[in-house]
Amino acid sequence: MGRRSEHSRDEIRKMAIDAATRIIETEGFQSLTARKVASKIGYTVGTLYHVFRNFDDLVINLNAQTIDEMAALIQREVAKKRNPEVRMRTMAAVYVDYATEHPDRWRLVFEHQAPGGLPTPELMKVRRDVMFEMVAENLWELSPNHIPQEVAHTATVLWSGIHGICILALTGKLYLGGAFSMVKLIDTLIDSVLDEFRRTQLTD
Amino acid sequence: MGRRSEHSRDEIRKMAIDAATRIIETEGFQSLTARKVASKIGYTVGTLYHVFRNFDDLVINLNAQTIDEMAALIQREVAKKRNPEVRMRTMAAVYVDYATEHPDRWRLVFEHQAPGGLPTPELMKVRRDVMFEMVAENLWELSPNHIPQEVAHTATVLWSGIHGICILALTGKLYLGGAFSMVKLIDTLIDSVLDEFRRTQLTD
DNA sequence: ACTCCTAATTAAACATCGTTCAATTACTAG
DNA sequence: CTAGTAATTGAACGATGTTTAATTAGGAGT
Repeated sequence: MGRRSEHSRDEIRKMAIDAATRIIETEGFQSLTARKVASKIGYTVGTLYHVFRNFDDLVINLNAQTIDEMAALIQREVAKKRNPEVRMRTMAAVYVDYATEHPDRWRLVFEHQAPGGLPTPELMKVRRDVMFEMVAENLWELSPNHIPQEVAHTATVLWSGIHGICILALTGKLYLGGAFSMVKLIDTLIDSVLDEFRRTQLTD
Repeated sequence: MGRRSEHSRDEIRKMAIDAATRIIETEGFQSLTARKVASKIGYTVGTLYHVFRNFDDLVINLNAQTIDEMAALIQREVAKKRNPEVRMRTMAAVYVDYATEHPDRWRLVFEHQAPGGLPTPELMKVRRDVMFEMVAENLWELSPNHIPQEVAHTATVLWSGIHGICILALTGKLYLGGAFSMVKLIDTLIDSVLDEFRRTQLTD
């Protein structure tokens, strides 16, 4: 066959990303396959490679969409709150909820790496920094006395810690000595880091 | 050929695991292959499958060896210290060092999962819990007034947080707004969690 | 309306992957 | 010395990502 022109390049890209998303949600990201994606949108592998450079190119754009989706959810809930501390706790809560409801898609964001040590596309860098910047803004509002570097530092500690708890919990690698709820663990982390942040002022 | 009997089953297993380790350290875990492992030890794929049930079986035993190696390093350094807080900071430091020096092997421990939702072998569970228990023991010594559940809870928060910082830093997914050192980030995390731990006593 | 030219789409091929299995071989017990 | 057992191999299978030559449909020019 030749040019059907039923769908534009961008339409096919979007269809493929959506189909891939559905596959991951249904069967896990281990069984995401180029041919499977292609057949789900009524095309052949060749067409996929006509629209994406790589299979990794597909995954990267899929991950970008995942982050956008989660960031939108977070911002929608955060907009309802006034208090910066409440905002940060809301961010963490939505983050945990999203990771719990879409574990495979969420893991793929963090576990995928372009092969051959290719540089991470700007596409991804920007989206990752969004999360950290949201935390930093609220930390800033919580205590304007701190120097910017220290705010960024604390934001990194806080968000990385939340991420660590999430990933260990979702992959079943958490310590099982006591049955812990993710929410309680993250509450303790936030309490600890925020208290320390309030106590520490203008150090080095 | 038939039975050469130059090496026993267990010898071949050990040779394969060591060869796989070298491949990961050299070329990354993305390019770890059954045939490559086999040829490095002078055998064929068939022999590998005669000694391991799966390729995942090989990876699982490889991961177990990685954890053992790191745990031994940690315990060696921790044994030199007396103060429980110093001990925990030492644990974190060795953990970070190890993860930094063997990034691919360390990532494989956390990113690998047996396919088909097979239950995690006891082999792995035990080894994962070792880390949490070491932290818990020192927390306990630091403040014997806490109830065991709270000690375990805090240990989980602390160790998961350290893990989160490690994994984001090593995969290059950390916030780049400021050039942070892993050591400083983890210091802040430990300060925060330990202070909160000392302040909180016998709650719920 | 007819013809070209371009671009989309396909099917087939390739190398490599994990995995299996019959055949072959070397060792050991009797 | 023979028979049996177990280790080792090589070839095969299906599935993977990727490439490419061949087809085919659509739009532009006359």
